[in-house]
Amino acid sequence: MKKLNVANYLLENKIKPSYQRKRIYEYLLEHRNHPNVNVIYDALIDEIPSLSKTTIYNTLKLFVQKNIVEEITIEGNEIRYDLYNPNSHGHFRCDICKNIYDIDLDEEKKDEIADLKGFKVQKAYYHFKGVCKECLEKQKKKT
Amino acid sequence: MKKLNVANYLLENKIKPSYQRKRIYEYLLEHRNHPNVNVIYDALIDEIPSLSKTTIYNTLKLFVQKNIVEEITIEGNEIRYDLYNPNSHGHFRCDICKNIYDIDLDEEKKDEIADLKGFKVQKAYYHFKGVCKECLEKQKKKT
DNA sequence: ATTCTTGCAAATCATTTGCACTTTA
DNA sequence: TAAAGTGCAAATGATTTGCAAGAAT
Repeated sequence: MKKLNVANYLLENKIKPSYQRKRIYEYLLEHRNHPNVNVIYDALIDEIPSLSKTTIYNTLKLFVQKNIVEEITIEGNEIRYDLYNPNSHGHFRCDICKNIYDIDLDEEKKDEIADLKGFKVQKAYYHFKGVCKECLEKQKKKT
Repeated sequence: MKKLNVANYLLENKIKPSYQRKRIYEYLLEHRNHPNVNVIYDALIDEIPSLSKTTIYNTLKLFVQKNIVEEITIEGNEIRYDLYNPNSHGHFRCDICKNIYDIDLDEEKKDEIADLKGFKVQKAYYHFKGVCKECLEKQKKKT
């Protein structure tokens, strides 16, 4: 049932649903943890031993072009990925555990926050860094 | 006069003002264009032929540690730098000319935009991408 | 003389590219 | 069987690391 849905969804977006593409999309669907290419690779390599990182790069680039996935560049050295999410939201990166969390944004304030006179804005990103709840609690316990 | 100021400023921040460090800091002071390491290297290599990129990396890392410079990770593949600026502001990256512009933010809305319950936020970044005024006008002319 | 700074060369890491093999319609 | 998809191996580009030579106190 689920596999059928993903295949259809890809087809609707003019993407041929190869096995690799389906599994990569399903990974993103089931793990909303903003993975990078290595995380996806490690997760799928046992199941698809022939899988190469090139294919993951190719696939994600295709997904981004077709607007069903978006890139998150919250860290300087790597690109992370998530399903395309039309609801505006921000990202919080924990300095300790490196996890990235989705953050709800106030729709109105978001649009009024910046004075972008003359510039044509296509995308807006709201990134926060600090320490997440879990890591804060772990720190407390140590003391 | 200016050189003396920079040297003193570095000393105040517990940084020994070597020639390279002074010139790199002065570059950032005089060019508020959010350069990456290569841009700084190209700008200084004629004047300091022995300069290496390693030194620029070392120096910028030191400046960031000492909180007089900040990193801007608006693009996935490179780190750009700017003087540390305590006034909250955002960045706009033009997809055409790749320039990065500072953007004024509404102080109040900025703080109320996100519901970060339980998370300890240390830094917030507001990034916008699109087409800048100049490039928009160039596009119009072509038509 | 000891410590700090510089910078070369090599290593690393994420990503891209060229190309040949395989799969699929 | 032509077109599309995959994946190996090499290339690229940004950044880091190890280390030796040079400068400063």
